[in-house]
Amino acid sequence: MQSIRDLKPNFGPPPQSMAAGPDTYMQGNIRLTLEDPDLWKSFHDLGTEMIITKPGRRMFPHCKINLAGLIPCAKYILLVDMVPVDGFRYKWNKEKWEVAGKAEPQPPCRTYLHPDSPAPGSHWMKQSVSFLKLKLTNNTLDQHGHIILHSMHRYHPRFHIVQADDLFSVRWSVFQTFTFPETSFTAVTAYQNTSITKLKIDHNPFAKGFRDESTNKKRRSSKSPACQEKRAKMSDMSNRDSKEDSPPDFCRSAYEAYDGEEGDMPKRKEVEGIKQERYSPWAADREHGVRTESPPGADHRDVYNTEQLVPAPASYQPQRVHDFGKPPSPSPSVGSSHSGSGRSSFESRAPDVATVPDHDASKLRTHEVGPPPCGPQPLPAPQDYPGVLNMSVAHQAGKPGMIGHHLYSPYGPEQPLGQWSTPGPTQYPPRSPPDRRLHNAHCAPWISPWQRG
DNA sequence: TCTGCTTTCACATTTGAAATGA
DNA sequence: ATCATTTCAAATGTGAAAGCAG
Repeated sequence: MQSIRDLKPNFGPPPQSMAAGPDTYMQGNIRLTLEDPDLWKSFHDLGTEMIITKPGRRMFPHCKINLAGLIPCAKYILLVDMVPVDGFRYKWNKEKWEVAGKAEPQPPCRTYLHPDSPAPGSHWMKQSVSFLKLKLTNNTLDQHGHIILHSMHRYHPRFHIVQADDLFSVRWSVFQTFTFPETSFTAVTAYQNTSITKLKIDHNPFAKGFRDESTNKKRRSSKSPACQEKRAKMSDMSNRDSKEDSPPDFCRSAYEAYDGEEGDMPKRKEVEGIKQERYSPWAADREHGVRTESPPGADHRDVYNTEQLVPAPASYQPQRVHDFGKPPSPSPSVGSSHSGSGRSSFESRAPDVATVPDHDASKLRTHEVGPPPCGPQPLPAPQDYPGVLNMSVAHQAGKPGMIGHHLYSPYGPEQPLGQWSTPGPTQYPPRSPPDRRLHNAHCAPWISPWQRG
């Protein structure tokens, strides 16, 4: 956390609208914990898969975090984006993931803006913050502001916290970025690992209809013999899964590595080492000759050097929590938080966190963030969706002393972070007429730092 | 053309919010 | 104004079929 003291706003003095305060000191005290860590771990152990569809699909488990250490009266913006774990495309082969080649070109990267943003620190800290409405899509022409991913590629969410009165101020602000290793996942259009399917059905209330054995039998009996055969095969597979408890190698090794360092809070370097291992679950495959031009992992960590590996839950990583200067967060037990005990267990703690914000005058200023420079990638269709914004982040590579994700003028030369998106019109009523500048929002698909030649 | 992998679509079921009525 | 009930859109995994590449 020491490095965080180096945080400083960039690009000259912040606007007066920005809350004054000991930014650098307080930002260093920000703590972020993942809710339902046990549930996430359950998925991660098997190799989390997230369905992506053209209309957009919610994540399950969805991202839900607790924040602490914010200045109660200062305003913050919360963002989530998805970054590739590596430069590979994968395939599911005989119950495990294998590298299937080089990753496809990065789709236009979008950043999901929490609908409550900006809100005071007290607001973010009073209850858990849910990103329930975040949707993933494989439609590169998506105009709803969903996060665009490639199927059969691996990603992990990043949480960004920016102290800023409004999105206009963000360009002078400093990002703090948090990642949770256990939230990494493979984007798929159909589930590959039947164990993951079972886990989703067991814990997602919307899939309750698939839990009841009798109902399932009824459904199955109506299918063709070939279908039944397939079902039997799948059942067999899932039995084997549960029997052998043999998740793909990457998961097991990942968590072995994670568990294996009990006792010491790892220093920064060690953390990065762990990350690398966790994000290189198929190291064996790579060693066997799979190579790509895109340097995976390490590079983007160099670039986003404020990215913090958030400690694992106390249940299996107590020493890290300790390092954050507070007792283990009272993370709900798996049973109480996701055991399917009803609706309350899902959203009761933050039922309204992800609801539509009041798009008052100040929030409409978000559009003033303006378009960043155009990137070299093929352009998606025009992003007329008013909730999608482009923003940019200074490229920190080669500036070892610089800590933080500094936003820069949208017309500057650096790389954009991505497009901001808030829940789209399918979820919420349309906003008031969008700022004209937004029509340029399609202009700058985000280029991964490790993608640039 | 064949095969296998991936994606898309319609479907049944459940959830949850809005609308309606007492 | 409050509460209970109804209605309906959204969310979910399933399985068949289509699309696509080798």
